[in-house]
Amino acid sequence: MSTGDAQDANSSSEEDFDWEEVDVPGQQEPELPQPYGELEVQLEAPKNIEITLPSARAKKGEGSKRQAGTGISHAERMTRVTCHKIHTVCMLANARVRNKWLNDETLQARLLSLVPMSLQDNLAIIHKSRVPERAKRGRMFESAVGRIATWWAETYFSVDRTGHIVNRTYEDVAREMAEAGNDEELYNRDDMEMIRSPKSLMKHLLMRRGSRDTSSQLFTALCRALDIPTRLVVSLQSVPWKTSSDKKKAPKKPSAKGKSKEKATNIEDESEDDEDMEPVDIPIPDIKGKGKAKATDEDEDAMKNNIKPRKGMSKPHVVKLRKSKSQQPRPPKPQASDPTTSPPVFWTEVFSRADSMWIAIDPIRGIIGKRQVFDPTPSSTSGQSKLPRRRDNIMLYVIALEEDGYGRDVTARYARDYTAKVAKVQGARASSGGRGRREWWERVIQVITRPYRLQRDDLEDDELRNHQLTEGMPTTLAGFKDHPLYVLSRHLKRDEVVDPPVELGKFRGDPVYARSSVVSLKTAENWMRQGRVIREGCQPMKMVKQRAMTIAKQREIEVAMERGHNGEEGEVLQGLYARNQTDLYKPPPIENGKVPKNDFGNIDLYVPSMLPPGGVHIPFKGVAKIARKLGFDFAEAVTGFEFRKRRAVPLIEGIVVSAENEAVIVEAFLAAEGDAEEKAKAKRLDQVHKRWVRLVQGLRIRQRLQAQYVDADNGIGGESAGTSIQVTIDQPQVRNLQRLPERGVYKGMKQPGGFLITADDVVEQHHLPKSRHRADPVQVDHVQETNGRAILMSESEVVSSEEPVPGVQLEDTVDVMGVDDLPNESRSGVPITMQALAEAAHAHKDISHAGPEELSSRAAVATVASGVSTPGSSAPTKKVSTRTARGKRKRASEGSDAESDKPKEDEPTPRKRRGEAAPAAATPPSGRVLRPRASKTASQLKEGKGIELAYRRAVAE
DNA sequence: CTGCCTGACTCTCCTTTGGCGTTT
DNA sequence: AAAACGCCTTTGGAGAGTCAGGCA
Repeated sequence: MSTGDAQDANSSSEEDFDWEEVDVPGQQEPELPQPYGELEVQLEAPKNIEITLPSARAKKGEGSKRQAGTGISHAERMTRVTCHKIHTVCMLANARVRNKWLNDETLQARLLSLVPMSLQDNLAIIHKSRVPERAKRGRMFESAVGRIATWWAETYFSVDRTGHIVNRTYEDVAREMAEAGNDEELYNRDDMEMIRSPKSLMKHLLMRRGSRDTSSQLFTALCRALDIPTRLVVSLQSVPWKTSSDKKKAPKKPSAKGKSKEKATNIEDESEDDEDMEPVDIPIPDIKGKGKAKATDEDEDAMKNNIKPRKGMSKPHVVKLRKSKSQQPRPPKPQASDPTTSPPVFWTEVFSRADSMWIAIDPIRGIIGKRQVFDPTPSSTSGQSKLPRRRDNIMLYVIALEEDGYGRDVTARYARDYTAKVAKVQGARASSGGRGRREWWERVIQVITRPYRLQRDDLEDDELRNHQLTEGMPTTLAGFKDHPLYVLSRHLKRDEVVDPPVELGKFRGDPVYARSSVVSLKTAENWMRQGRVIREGCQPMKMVKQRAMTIAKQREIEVAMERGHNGEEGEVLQGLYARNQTDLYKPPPIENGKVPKNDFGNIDLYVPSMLPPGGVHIPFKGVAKIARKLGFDFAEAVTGFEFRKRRAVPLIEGIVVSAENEAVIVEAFLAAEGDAEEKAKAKRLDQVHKRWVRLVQGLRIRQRLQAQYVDADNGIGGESAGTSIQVTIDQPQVRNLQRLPERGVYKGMKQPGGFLITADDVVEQHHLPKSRHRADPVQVDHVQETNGRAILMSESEVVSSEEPVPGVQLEDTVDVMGVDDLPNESRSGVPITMQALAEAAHAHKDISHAGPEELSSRAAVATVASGVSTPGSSAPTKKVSTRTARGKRKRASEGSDAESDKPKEDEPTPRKRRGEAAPAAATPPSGRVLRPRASKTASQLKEGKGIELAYRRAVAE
């Protein structure tokens, strides 16, 4: 069962494993990944498999890249902890399922029918009316239950030596999983007792035999049948995350190796004495496409000669699973504990109503009321067996499950040295230590905790707490570490001191103090950060070496050190003070509206109590500006620090001002904020509008270009083809656009030359020629080189820009951004200047108003233009453009003149021109600047520049 | 076997007042 | 021209925790 759970655990965290490559000499077989990094599997011959368990040392050597020194890597450790957690939860779930089965009515009825009446009568007579004394009732109850337990343990149920849950080391589980060819093999093991339902339990009940776990579970059900509040208690035997102590012994020593291999066989029973085992053939059933294994004598020789078969050593046909009996006496081998005499994993607690307490019962050994007998940790006093014992029962988590399915952690009741040891292993301190194991365990417990509390829960909590308090002083050094009650001076932290130093005892000569008298200290500066100052005349309780955390501080210390060298000492010390040596800091009051400031010109406000009397804290960003404008005295409030690059940066949160100025400042601030908001909103709208203008212009230009190229190419008028672009804007957007000029935000647009002020301009229909070419993706790359591409880019940029405009849709009939419609020239790589394109576009504009006769002549011009490759030459086209609107044309020519005056390279940077791009045709450069988007890369910027250049030229014409 | 110590690694806590280019 | 803004970027060392291995 535990194995199965472990597998779940591993498969769920498989990605954490480092997969190791495995040498497969002379084999074509696929490699078998070893998820545990523990095993090397060598396939010597198709039918044989050799398993070598690498020693810890060998592994360390080979895996130097993983980590030098430490045995396992961090990743592996995490994996192990995860496995442990998952396994623990699985074991708990298993126990809960069993607990639920114990409530089976039929099962309980059968149990009840088996209990001798005399035993039942003993219980029945305990009642207030008959036995008024509470204490006596308690004694009677205990003895009655005790008799039942004895009857159960000695007379009724006989316990098998196998089938119960045992703790396995991580390595063992890993090994078993690696060896089991499939799940079937893993789950259907002879040494595991399968309980699939309450019926299985009933079967064992009638057979009067089963594993010790079954015995305890049935006894628990029996108590419930007798109407006693009963808990099923389970000590979860989850796989430990630490490397087992076995492993230490594994390396090199033949005996240890033999032992490991024994385990590897997985054939003998856990608890069976296997002294007489002989080397065996293991027919391995096809491990994921692997061959079968057979043992031969060669390997045995290798073993005898103390040679460890290793990777690369050619030893075909070898499976040596264990060392045969050697000449030398083997060291005592860990013995599995006898399940009938050792502490169980499952047991029972019954609630004594008279005493209001839970009584522990071990139904296997027939022990009642002794909580100490369940901890399997060998105590130093008990010298039972000289033989090393296999650690097959580890007490770490003990859960008591009640009839209603809820459970409680009762580890403290049963574990010896709970506070000194177990609690630490469970998860060490909450803060650091156990890597969050404590938090994890608390979460797990939370899940099974009853959502409401009973009185007996409170009583039990008290009891458990008392157990911890009366546990006594730890007996080991480690036990004192982080102990809740005791502390040794060697474990005190840098900033801790014992005050008053009252010795509670001695531990190996060291004085032991009470944890409660440990006080933590702080430097004077740190107390200041808490809003406290050292009381006059107080001496530091401890001097420690000063630590430099910032460069400034480091310099300070260096200077002090130098001075110290000249003087006497080379170390800079600083004093630490206790809280009771400090007073609350009283800041100087505000007088005449004047706020006291520190050396940095601001005010320390780490805690609210540091606010000077007569002052208020206005914690708004930007309020300082307002206060300055209004002429009030104020100080910026430093509420903390931020650390970057070894430098402390103060966190400033608003200002502190005299209370009488608060209202004025806040009012002004809110007003200013409202203003700013308005402005920002207007700006946004402005930008949105500009983007639209840009889009539509782009589309127009594109349309013209298309018409132009189609004309040039085929001599067919663009109008004749039927596709069109239609941009529709729904009402709110139209309203916005219409409102803009009224607000005065868009005044410039009203001037001559500006166009597209209203929605009507935007929704104008454009008819584009139907495309006749299908661009293939490779050809598109050519386009990149041309300015035509640049235009497309600018369009797409407009469309995909960050402000989605609600209600706007491109109703499409053509692929607006597609390259399909690109004319042939651009695709065939003939350089076409933007100027030429623009001219063509203008020509087309006219065409749209002109008759069809004109088309061919325009097309001819365009053809000429398309041959012009230098950016500057625009002369021939001017003649062609015959615009109806005089103003527009005038503006346009002005713009182009202005531009032709100076070389293009000297133009302002694109982003500076971007803002005026839309009305560029109409207005002179305004000097307004928009910043580039932060995320743009250099190449993007360059591209953008090109686009802008092209765009400007196009529009200027 | 247990516990202590050591070494190697990892993790957490503590620290506590700029500089510079751009924009307004 | 000066003031204000905003971006830059996430330190590093001490101490404690964890673990394996060696030793008594």
